[in-house]
Amino acid sequence: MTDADLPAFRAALLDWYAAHGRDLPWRRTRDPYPIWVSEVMLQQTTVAAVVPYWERFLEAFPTVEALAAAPESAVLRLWEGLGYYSRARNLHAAAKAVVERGEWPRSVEGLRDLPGVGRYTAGAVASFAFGLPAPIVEANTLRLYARLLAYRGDPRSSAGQAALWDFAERILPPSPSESGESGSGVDPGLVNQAVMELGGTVCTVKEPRCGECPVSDWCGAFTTGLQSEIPLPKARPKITEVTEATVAVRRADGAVLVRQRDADERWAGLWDFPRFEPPSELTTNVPTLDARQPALPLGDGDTPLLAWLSTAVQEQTGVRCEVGAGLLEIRHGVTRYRIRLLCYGGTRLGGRLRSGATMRWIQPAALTDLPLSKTGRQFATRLADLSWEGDSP
DNA sequence: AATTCGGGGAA
DNA sequence: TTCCCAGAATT
Repeated sequence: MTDADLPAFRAALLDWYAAHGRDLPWRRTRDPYPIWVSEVMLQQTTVAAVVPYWERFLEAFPTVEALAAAPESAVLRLWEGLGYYSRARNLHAAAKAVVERGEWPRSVEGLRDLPGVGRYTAGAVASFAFGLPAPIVEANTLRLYARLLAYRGDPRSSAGQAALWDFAERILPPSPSESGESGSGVDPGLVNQAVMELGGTVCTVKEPRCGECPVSDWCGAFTTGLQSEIPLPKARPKITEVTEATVAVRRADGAVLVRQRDADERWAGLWDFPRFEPPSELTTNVPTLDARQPALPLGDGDTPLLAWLSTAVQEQTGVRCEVGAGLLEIRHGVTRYRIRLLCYGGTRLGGRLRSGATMRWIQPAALTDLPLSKTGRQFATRLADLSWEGDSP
């Protein structure tokens, strides 16, 4: 596509977007705060997954000041289930920075200084909220631009990224200052929304609907029949299988022991039951859930693991306990992991909580207020349902 | 340049 | 199941 084609390209794109663009809630505002929240939530996350989170989040924290003033655990609780929790921690830190600063950075460079804001997110907020001519490249536009350019190399390589970002900048409407005239009158943010929408709904990964594409005349892949060859697919990560074990230690009053995960751990800031990755020889003989339905009776296969867990709990928390109830087995696939999580109940025998770590005895019903991981929430829900009354579990 | 991040949805 | 997702930060 030559520069001479760009006005017609933009016109066809924007006409199509006006007719077919989705009415997404964050497209109804130019306030940088809700736009920024949406962009961070949408990092590596589908629109369908984000919408309900975005609505709840904005209801809880309507302004950047409200977010900055909130406890981090409240932010993480609202993020629970979205994954990639460093996004929530960075969002919170960035809100504090904006409030401290007194105003939003109004440039790509300024926005990029905020934690959790990279090249894409900075360009998105700059163009959507402030109408700046800032380019964007993300999953949808990577695919669209690679096809428009008929880019045969790896679009994720540095050479590929350079080509795509260059194209992303080239298609933006000239600003008044650049053209030295009155400008095109076209909003760069609208062009960016339109290319993402086109990439997301027409220029799809599989079976792109080129017949419905408003810019197929300018598409190098379409005109050469290479739609299904471009872009090169992302390399698939190898799957790692892990077996973990976790213990809900119960005190006499029914409270269970939880700890807040440290800043240098995965799930930093979230709460969790004492959780371990035991030596594999202790878990390989533990019967599977299917092998001992309907209940989870303990057998000889569990015994060495239970003893190991008892020691591990004491080392981690200071609490002495007897581990003695099979409560739940969770199979959880996430990112590149396939996890088998063995969940046991234990009874406190004595000992004091180790100082230095953040730990708490809490009634199972009250766990609803703490941010937990996906599997932690499943276990917590089971504990609350069990009522788990009576003597030693 | 490669890896981590430990979630969900659609097909 | 598999593949992908409005990426960023770290190593």
